[in-house]
Amino acid sequence: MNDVKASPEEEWVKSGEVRISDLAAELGLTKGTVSRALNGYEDISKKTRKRVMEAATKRGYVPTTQARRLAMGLTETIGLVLPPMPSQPVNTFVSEFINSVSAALHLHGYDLLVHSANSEESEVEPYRRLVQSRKVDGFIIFRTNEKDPRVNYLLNEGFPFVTHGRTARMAEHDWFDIDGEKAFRDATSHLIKLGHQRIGFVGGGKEFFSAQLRLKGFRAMLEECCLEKVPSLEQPGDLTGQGGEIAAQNLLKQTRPPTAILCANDATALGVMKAARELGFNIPEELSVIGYDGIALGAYIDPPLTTLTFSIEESGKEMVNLLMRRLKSPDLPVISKLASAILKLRGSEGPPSSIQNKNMENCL
Amino acid sequence: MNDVKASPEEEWVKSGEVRISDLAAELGLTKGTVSRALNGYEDISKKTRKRVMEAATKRGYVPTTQARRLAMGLTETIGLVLPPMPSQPVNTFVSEFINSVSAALHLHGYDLLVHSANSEESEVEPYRRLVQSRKVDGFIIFRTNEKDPRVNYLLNEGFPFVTHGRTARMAEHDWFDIDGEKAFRDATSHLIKLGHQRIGFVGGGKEFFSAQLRLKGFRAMLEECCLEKVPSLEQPGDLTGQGGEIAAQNLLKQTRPPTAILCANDATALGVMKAARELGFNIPEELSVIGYDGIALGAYIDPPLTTLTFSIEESGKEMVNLLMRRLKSPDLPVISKLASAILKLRGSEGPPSSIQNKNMENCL
DNA sequence: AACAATACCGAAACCGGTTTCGAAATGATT
DNA sequence: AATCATTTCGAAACCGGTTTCGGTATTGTT
Repeated sequence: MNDVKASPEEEWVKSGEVRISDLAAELGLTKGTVSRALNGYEDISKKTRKRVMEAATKRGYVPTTQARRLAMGLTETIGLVLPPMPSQPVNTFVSEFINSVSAALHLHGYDLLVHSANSEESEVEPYRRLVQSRKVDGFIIFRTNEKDPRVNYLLNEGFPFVTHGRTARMAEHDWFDIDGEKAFRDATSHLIKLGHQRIGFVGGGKEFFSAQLRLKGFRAMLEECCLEKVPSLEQPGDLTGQGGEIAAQNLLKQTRPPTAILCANDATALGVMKAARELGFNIPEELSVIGYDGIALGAYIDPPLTTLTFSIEESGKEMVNLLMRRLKSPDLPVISKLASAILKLRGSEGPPSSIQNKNMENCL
Repeated sequence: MNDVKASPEEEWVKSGEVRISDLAAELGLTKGTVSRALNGYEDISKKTRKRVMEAATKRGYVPTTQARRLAMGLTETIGLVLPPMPSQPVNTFVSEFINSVSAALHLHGYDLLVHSANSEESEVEPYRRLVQSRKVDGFIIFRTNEKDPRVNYLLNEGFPFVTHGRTARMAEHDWFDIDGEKAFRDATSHLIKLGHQRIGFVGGGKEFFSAQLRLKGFRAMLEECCLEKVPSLEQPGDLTGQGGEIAAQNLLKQTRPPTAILCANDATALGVMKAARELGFNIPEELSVIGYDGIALGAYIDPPLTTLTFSIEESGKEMVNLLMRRLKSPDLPVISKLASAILKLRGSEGPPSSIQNKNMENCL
């Protein structure tokens, strides 16, 4: 029976040189049978299955991914397109996110295809190419805009995807997001309890839904605590350090500067702190600053940056779960998941130097 | 002739629904002919080629990547395995690097497959899997160790790859690296010219070749300037902020602490600065600090961190060039490329408070 | 006008797997 | 022992392309 053996001297074969047809020939079976044996079909006798499995491991057979995927009509690959980066990216979100997404995908047997965006072409172009050439089965999208062309395109194509962040059409697609509104309510509340009454806010670009929600949370808590909304204390930003500097100058040069500044992200906060230093404000004695993102570097500056932080690893995992569910059953209703950020106190905030809580008794 | 047309009402087809066989049937040709027409074979008449091309664009035909790659026996994909990350990464190298590598690969028609390393298994396991399942044609490796198991494995398999960083076997594989030795010679020289004579050094792990080379450059410049090598001024580190803190404490609590500290990377430098603050050292008046990596946020701390910086984009591009060359002609001799880092002065260094250059006249 | 050379395209094999279908062999039933 | 149900495997189609080979049809040569 076993005389159809390979050359006796068990020579070392380089990885991936054994094809399924080789195995079949060696065992005196057809490749269809070998395939079914390896994939656990029920119509294979225990005896032959064992023979096949043993031969496979002995010869180091691993199926060629391309062929298997072609035959099965799927790519087992998820695409992630990096948004055009600022020339000097400030946070490590992207790499951590890629890491966690990749790890989570691997558990499902999926690969991660990372594509960079060419800033000269349309934002959706990379997506279009990947869809048309059938290189991926779905997408992971992050840093969504309120009106997001990528989302529009994929919804129109009926192509599976999950977003990190909400969009105007969030009722039509699966999404994961951090509850930035609640996060900024918490941070604002924290500052108010410390005694702050004039709190500044440096936002992100209007196009980022998340930045809008953070502003919303800030305003909501002000109102809840009966603090008047002062338009000049709300400055636009662009999620960069430079934007933070400019916004901080606008805030701190006012006749009645704020005693605390809430920033849409940590990069902005660093810019704010820099400007504050240059204008002679001591942090946190004369000015409290709070950021958002929880970047590790924040712990090493002076004073350490208080910030809103969340688990990037969890984000990646959850998004992959949503996407896998969608791929398995495309017709299930859309679902979403909202995770919360927590306020990590590190020292860049404190009570204002001169506490004048006139109206505090009116509120909680 | 053209009566073999599709349904007249030019209905909108979803992307990627047209197969080459559809095109062939529509045109009254065989798929082999269509394929050759589209791929510029010479044995197709201008007339039919034109017909085919037009039909292809009109119907939005894009070849299915999987099928094409299977037929051609290549994956057109490069693998990049993320090394296990520190829980809190501080620099953005990885994302910038991925971005630039991905962009460069795209110019060659290649995709980037990003895989995460599972810390529970061997370091080479991901590589082995990707090789065996034939998911990639080559690898981009970064953060090399002197004795690197990944390099050993791939060299043994004869599988194409390029490293970012040198290894003990650098004569056997293509590599790209930053000249860390020269960089640290420059930085050391800069400090000496400022008047420093007791310069501390916080290194990286012994396993990182690059960290060793940085130390080498530091020592070389000391010797060149006739400054004695003081073992207690060379502290080991681990390329993290925490490591920097510990090392700085060891340095600054000495009876004759250094007036400047050179750090193997910026994360370390941040830890050093933090520890220095806590021990009451003013930077840069009482202590100069220089890092390596050029992280963007270094510009926003107080004082801004002077650092050695290099172009990550160039790194990615060059590595892709090396790898593409290797894939095209596997038997070409090994080549390498060394780029240089430049010292970016931002303010965390300056002349020592009490300049006692006794021996300076002996040297340049 | 006969023949060789060339241009052009069809037929079919191939890449390396998966999956359906049917036939042969085996076992169970009466 | 004949019949039927089951188990087990082979044969072949298929996924969607690429590439080799050979056969017409056309052109060029004498």
